[in-house]
Amino acid sequence: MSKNKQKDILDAAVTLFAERGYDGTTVPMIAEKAMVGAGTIYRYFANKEFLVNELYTNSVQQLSEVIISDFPKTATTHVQFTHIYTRLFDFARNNVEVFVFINSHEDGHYLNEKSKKTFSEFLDFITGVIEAGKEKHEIRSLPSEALISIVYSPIVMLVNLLETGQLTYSSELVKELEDSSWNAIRII
Amino acid sequence: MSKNKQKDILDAAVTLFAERGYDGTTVPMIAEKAMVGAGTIYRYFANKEFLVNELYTNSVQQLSEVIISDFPKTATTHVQFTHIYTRLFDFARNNVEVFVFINSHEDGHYLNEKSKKTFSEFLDFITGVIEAGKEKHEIRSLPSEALISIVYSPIVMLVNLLETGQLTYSSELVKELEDSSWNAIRII
Amino acid sequence: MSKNKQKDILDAAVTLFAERGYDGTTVPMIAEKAMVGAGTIYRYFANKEFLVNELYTNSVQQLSEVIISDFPKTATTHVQFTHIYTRLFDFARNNVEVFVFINSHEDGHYLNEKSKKTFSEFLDFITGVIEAGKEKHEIRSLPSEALISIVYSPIVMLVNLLETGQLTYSSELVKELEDSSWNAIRII
Amino acid sequence: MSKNKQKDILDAAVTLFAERGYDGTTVPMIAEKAMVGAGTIYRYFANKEFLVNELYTNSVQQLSEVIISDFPKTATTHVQFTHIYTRLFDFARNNVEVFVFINSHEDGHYLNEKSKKTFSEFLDFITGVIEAGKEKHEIRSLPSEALISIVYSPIVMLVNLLETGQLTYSSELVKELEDSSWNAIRII
DNA sequence: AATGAATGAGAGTTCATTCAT
DNA sequence: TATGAATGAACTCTCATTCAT
Repeated sequence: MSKNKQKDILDAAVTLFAERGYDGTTVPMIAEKAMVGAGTIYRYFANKEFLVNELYTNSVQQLSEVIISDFPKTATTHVQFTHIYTRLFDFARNNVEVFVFINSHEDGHYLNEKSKKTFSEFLDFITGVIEAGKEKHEIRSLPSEALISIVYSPIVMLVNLLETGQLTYSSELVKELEDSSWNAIRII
Repeated sequence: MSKNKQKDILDAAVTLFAERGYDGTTVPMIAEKAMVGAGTIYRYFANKEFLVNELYTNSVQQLSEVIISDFPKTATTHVQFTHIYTRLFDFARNNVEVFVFINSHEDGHYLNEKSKKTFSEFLDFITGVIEAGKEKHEIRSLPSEALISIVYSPIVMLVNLLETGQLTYSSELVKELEDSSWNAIRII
Repeated sequence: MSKNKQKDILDAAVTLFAERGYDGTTVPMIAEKAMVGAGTIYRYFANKEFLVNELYTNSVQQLSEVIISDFPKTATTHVQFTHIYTRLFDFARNNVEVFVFINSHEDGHYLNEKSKKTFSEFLDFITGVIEAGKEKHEIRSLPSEALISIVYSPIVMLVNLLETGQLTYSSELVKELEDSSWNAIRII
Repeated sequence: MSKNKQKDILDAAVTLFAERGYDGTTVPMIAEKAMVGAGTIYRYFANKEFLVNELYTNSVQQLSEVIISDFPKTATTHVQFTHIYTRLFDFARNNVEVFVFINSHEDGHYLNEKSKKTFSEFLDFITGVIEAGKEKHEIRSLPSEALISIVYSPIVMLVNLLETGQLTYSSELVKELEDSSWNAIRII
């Protein structure tokens, strides 16, 4: 029996939301997986929507911290890129459910303003790095949103492939992938 | 009053499924958007699950045909890549909902074998092109699944950005994006 | 293609009502069995309830006529009993569906006053015969309703057994059964 | 507010099924009569079909026990007949709804194998008694199914008459009816 | 006159949420 | 604090009935 039921609930919820989506997950399912009574969930979260938003905000913040901590502000864009790509990939691999959850719920009809804002703040940070790189002519002059798409969205799909065994992890693979993505956005 | 209710229903359904997902879309929602009675849906589709599978198979086949028709079998991989990228992007832009629907429902718990098979056949075609390219040393020797992820998934996100106005379409933009994606997978 | 659709509908309806009951039978089922469009049924009957009542009244009247025609008014009660028993049994055997329908729908929540009255008029005739028999001391002095139950209800069950093959018809069997029923109500 | 909702539901259901049949009874009707929410029914029974089968098996078992307990195995057939007739009649009078329910749902399309088996096991017991009586030449040599029909089915109808007040109960009446039924099957 | 596509009220059932314990 | 039985609104789906053809 866990000491921290709130955490048990959140853990159960990410897993289920990642697997079946918000609307495909029922509160009793979460309760069962978390090994708590269904009513207990309502001691910690006002309702299912608050739960998903809490989870979303938490998850994005976790990811955000991982990327932003120790960020090499003064390094070259390529070094910065390596930092972001590596940490993103590591985070995704070590927190598959959280990462899948974030990306599959990005524009759910149930997300509130705070959730959306948390995510866009994270994006703003990345955008900042990219804009700087473009100014220094180290990155192609495509719109930042496009550059983010080019680098970020493959990771979501790649982690899924690793998770389902369609792809096998190795640090060489990640190096190759990073290089591939860097080629996509750098000026050749 | 439309003549073809089946089409009205399918059209309403893709839109809603693309926006809110299968589980987040109710049959009455579809009925309302299609401007038919809820019961009418069941004259055309045995149930909600048959509807989503019919829609999925149709959608993937549409996409598949666009890509496969006039495919330059004997050309260089780069020419083939341009063919696929351009058609994919055009299809996605002109059928945003269909494209988003396909990509957001890829591994739904409600998809039947036929649906999954239709999609994997489409993937097999793409994989074939890539394998050939790798053999000819025109493409990096990353696993095909990885290469597909690198090219395909940004398109999903980019089309979303175009749709929401966060990005503005121009043929130059697409040319740039194509070039960027080609750089990601070609041997440099 | 039959000339008399009304009859086709009624015939299809008795069969289905006898098999599955009024509430277990849908209007489209009747239409299909009668080989008419569902809408056609509403040209002949205002609605499902009118249909069942029409059918019920008809059926009881058919049965009634068979029993009452050539009734030996002046004969002994035993002769009268034989008349009724034989005709009842023959009718039931030759019109299993009609007979089963009558007996399984006797107190349906959908029957109207006319239907109930038609049936009770038929019962009144039988009751008259019995009362006369009791006055002549040829029949036990049990309440008429009880005497009717004793003779009538086994026939319903017996015809079912014949129909499902759990019992095999022979004229000797019916003679035996008649004798058995007569023993039940006569004074011994 | 009752303590045993499962019982409330079963009680409400027998009454309604006896009155209106399975197909004519809706789940909301049962819920209202049982004074529970409609959803509550599904905490106790997987669905309407499980409910009717549970009820049917229970009901037949109740009846079965009443007949079989203290059965005079070694007595004459007449004594055995009296045992069965009296207990059957008492059970039917004291559990009119249960008895009517059993007899009106005997061959419903919704009954499962277990339900059918429970009923046929009960019938087997009765058949055994009758066969023994025939061998001892205390009962007419009609098929057992026919003999059961002759005795059993009038009871169903008679209890209905008592219930609707068309017949008034007295122990003398039951004695007379028993005698009448015995005359129907004994050798005269 | 005959049809069957279309409808929506209402059926069976699920599930987010409440509340007595 | 924690529970899960209980609820009813809302879901999926059926079917009596209508109506354009």
